[in-house]
Amino acid sequence: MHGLDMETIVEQLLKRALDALRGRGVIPDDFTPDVIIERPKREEFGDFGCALPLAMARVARKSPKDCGQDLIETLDLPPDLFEDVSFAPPGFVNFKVRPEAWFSGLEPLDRSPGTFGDTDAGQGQSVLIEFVSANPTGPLHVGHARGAVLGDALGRIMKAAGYMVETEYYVNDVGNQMATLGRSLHARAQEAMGLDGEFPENGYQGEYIRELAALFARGEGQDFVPKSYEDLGPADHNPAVTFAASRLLDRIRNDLDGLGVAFDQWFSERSLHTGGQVPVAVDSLLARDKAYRDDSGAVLFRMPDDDEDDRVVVRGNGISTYFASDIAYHHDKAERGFSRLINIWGSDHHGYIPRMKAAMAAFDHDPDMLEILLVQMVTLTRGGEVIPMGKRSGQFVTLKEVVDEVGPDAVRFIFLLRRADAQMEFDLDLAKAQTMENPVYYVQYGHARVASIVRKAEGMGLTVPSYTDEFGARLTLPEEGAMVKQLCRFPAVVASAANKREPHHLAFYLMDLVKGFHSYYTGYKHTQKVISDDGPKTQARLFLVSCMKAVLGRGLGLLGVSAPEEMHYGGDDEQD
RNA sequence: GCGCCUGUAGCUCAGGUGGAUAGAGCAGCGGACUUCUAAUCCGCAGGCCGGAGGUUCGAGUCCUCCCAGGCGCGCCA
Repeated sequence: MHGLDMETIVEQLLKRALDALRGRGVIPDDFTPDVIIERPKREEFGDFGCALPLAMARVARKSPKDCGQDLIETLDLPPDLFEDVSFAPPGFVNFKVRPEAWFSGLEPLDRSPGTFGDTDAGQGQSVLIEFVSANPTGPLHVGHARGAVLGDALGRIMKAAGYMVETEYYVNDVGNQMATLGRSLHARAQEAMGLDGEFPENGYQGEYIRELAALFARGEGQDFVPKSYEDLGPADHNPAVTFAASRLLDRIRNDLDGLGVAFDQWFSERSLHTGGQVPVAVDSLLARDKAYRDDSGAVLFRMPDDDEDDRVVVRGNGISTYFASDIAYHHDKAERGFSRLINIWGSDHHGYIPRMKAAMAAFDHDPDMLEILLVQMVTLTRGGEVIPMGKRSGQFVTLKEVVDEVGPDAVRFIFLLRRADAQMEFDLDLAKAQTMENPVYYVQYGHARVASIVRKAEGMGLTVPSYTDEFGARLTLPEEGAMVKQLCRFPAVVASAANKREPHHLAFYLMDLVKGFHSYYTGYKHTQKVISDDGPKTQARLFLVSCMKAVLGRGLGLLGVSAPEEMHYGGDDEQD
């Protein structure tokens, strides 16, 4: 293991060269440019490039070419690492790494394939990722799926990148909508029993309420249903509310499970009330003048920014708002000792960010420790026609429905193949119809293909060998060299996806990586097969493709997508 | 009206802290299977990166102003 990744090595070489040039007075002492290493798009430019000569030219009052030569002559190159270091106009220094040097990067992969890709990029920071957190008033829909997939994948990726990650679902199990939920259920239950239930004006219209209501009426709700809703007691002890919320939460849990999403914690908003943390937080704000009471008796949170209105924390009627709970909740999170709090919100909540950050500051937490990732809306269409969604309207396609029809792997990959902060259209018919052309199968198929090769080799009595330096020299095809390089990038890709909180980079990397393999496989299937009469070559190639399998498997795992050992295309257009 | 996000090939989207000739998938066209799985591969075609200015050696990327779409701006959550 070379300890440092190639890119860092190149960067340090250049920095040392700059130091030396400063020492010799070639460039001024105060010239300390950022050394940005890039990976050139064109292969002829090598593996790494740097535009330093362009920046130097001005201060050194020399041509970029001369600066480039100065730089190259000054570089203290380690032996056996680079094949070529040269200047290229208009002002680049390019580095080409020797294939054998790249190959040695696969040694750690061989040693522990299950952890290859792990880094300490996160430096052990403890992070709480809160996501989904949908109210238990109905089943999850497709929009929730996007946030769920993003949060789950991000958690997996950040763990690999050396963060201590916990995931949490915040359950809004108090408030107006719980009361509305109870009323809706109660009314439907009365209808189910042939009584004349009065359905609330803003009640939840979905069919699922009727189903739950029927269950309730037949079972534990029997005795309650005939009574008037008011006689069932306050919302937080109301059997209709409790029944509906707990059943819906179970359903949410199940649906998420079907998508491969699990949480470390389910945090109840109600527990903040029963535990007294909400009033304590409000009092604390009042005591420190971060909030004040107005004429009506309402408590308002002072927004530090004059452009923002102060926000109601406790209403005039004495009932606290959702914001009050959120303040207490986030204070609680911070007190639990996390160094970073990541929230994944639907973009329709973005207006909430300033007050949440202000709330953090009001409790003397660094507002920057709270990171809000916004997930843009998913417009669901069916056959090109937009499906209007809304819990109140009762018309929506559920997460479960999509998962059942398209499959969890494909659903996850479709979401993860896009940046979270861009709106997207999800056409159900298209997703279903294109199931077999879905990019996820492209990646999975690569994994299955390697598995198939390994199976065949084992059937012939061969075993996949361990790493040896010698393999590098035997892998002479350009495609093989390219695969080695791509495989070596994996840890850096994981780290970058984690640090930027952008899992889609990993999904794109896997697409790219497996493309190299498919191309190699198909291109040489008649001429240069992995398993051939050439024993030494076979060994090296078996090693290479099993590295490919390991990285594909690990990468898919970090996205929460399965990596099958075998895939068979039913292919024929047999309709039902 | 104010704020946030988005605008890149016919469609869906990538394009690390500005870099060399802007990429991929799908759709289209033309090719490749007596095989370690054709759910694959190879080739062709496809672009004023929404528009206009600006910053500089250099802009899809940064700044300003427009245009278009989405979402917000409750004592709702």
